[in-house]
Amino acid sequence: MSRPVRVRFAPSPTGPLHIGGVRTALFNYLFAKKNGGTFYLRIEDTDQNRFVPGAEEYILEALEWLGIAPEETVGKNEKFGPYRQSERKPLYKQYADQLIESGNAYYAFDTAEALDAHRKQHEAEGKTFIYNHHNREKLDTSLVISKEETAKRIANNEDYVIRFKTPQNETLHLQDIIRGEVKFETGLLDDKVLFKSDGMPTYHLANIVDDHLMETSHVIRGEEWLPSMPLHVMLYRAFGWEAPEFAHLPLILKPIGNGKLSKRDGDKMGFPVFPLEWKTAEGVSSGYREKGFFPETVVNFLSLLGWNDGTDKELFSLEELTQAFDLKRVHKAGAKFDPEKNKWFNHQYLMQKEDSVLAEEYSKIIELKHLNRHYSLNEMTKIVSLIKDRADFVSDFWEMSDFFFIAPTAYDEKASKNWKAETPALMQELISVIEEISDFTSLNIETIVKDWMTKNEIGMGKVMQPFRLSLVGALKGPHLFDIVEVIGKQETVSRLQKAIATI
RNA sequence: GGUCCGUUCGUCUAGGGGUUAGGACGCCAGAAUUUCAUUCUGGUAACAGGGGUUCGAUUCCCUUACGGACUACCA
Repeated sequence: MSRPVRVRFAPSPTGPLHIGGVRTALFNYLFAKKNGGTFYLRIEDTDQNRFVPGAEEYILEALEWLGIAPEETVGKNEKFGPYRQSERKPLYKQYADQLIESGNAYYAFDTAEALDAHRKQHEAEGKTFIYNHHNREKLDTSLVISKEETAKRIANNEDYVIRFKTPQNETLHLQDIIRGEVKFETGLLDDKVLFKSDGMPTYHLANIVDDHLMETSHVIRGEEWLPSMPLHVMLYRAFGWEAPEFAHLPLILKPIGNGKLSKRDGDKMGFPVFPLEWKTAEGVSSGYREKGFFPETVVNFLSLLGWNDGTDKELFSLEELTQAFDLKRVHKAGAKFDPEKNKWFNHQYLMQKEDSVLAEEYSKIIELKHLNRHYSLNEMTKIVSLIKDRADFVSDFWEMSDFFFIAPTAYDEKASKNWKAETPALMQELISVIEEISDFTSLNIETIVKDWMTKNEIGMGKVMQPFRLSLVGALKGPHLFDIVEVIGKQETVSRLQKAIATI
């Protein structure tokens, strides 16, 4: 059991990758890195009807954005290629045939309509239709007709599928890294289709064949696959292959209400469920990246949905995660997705970012506004340093700092009540004090203004509140003298004059 | 309906036969502040129910309830 660790993320390109898929990919990545193994991406596009253009590119781009790109995939280190199942199509038939020859599978000619009818009839009788030993002898399969007849029908281009012949009486004791032993009675399972009438394998066959051929050591996937674990294990056995170890991850659930987090929940509830924005004819689904989340946030938050390192530590870099991650510490119950806490993580990472880096991001937003007031990168960095600890996203910056760029156009009504009869005169005096200041830096301005107030025995509130109102338009924002320094003497005076004239 | 999985504060979780059941988010309250926010301090709040086993169970077993996944020629 000491084969090299090779794990895969194997999505279907049926649309954008959603956050549950991202977490599956992340856990695979972490497990690989932790164990010095390889993480690869395989595209499972055996269902041609559900193929969505762009989905494959989206998946790769998302993983790259998050910093968990696969080491092998389509067009990259194709040691075991192709990595797209549609391109491996010629491979699968021989394995299906092998199963037929060994008696582990059989041909079935039932039409979809016939099967539907069986199911409906059983339902009407209050019974459950299971396609297995209960009735496979009564159905249209190669088990009840001769070899020659079967060959003839296939030669006649009759549609057929290949089904797995599930053993009738066996208890399977399967091991799951997360769940421990899981038991299944094979007699209750149905004979799954392995090979479809369109010449493509189903997920089950393709998955097992490829995991084997690509030397997959561990299968880490969502809990929705737990019910197919017995089939998969039996397939490995039927082929005589060593099965990988399995780990079934708990599901990510809706924030409120019940059920699995779905693609629809996100925009309904005002948070993204996709890493990247996804546009279709029906509309746009928002993405974490476009909403201003950092990849670090998404990785960190997702890693803690169903896993923790046993300490109180919550902030993990990707690097730290690869050190700390342990599949055995993943737990079994599903986890509700909490958008609030997710935001808090982004706030933490925003705090960690360099002011100058954030200033560059913010500058991009500012440029789009085509304002008259321009600041250098240094000045932008200063502004960012004054406001960033109150923000969750770079996109929050504007409403927290618009007054650095434009004079107030309105004054908060409540705050205007502090604008007393003597205020205009006081502000006029303040203007003359300010105009005298030559070293126009925050601390110096503060000292001089405060000196003036003490000398003339003017209360703090009498000056500071109207002063702030004049500059900001409301009683909010960072340290007032920092604002004064950034906007400059001329602008300060002009805003005071405007306030005197309008309030 | 059948099969399987699960159940500790509202949420994410730690813990595990004897604990004041710990942390984080949120919420509330104080502190600080010329303001708002941040920050800091404190507080609120949980072992689903019932049976066992045991000197003792939230922890082990059974069971009920509830929740979830699967039940396609989809993955």
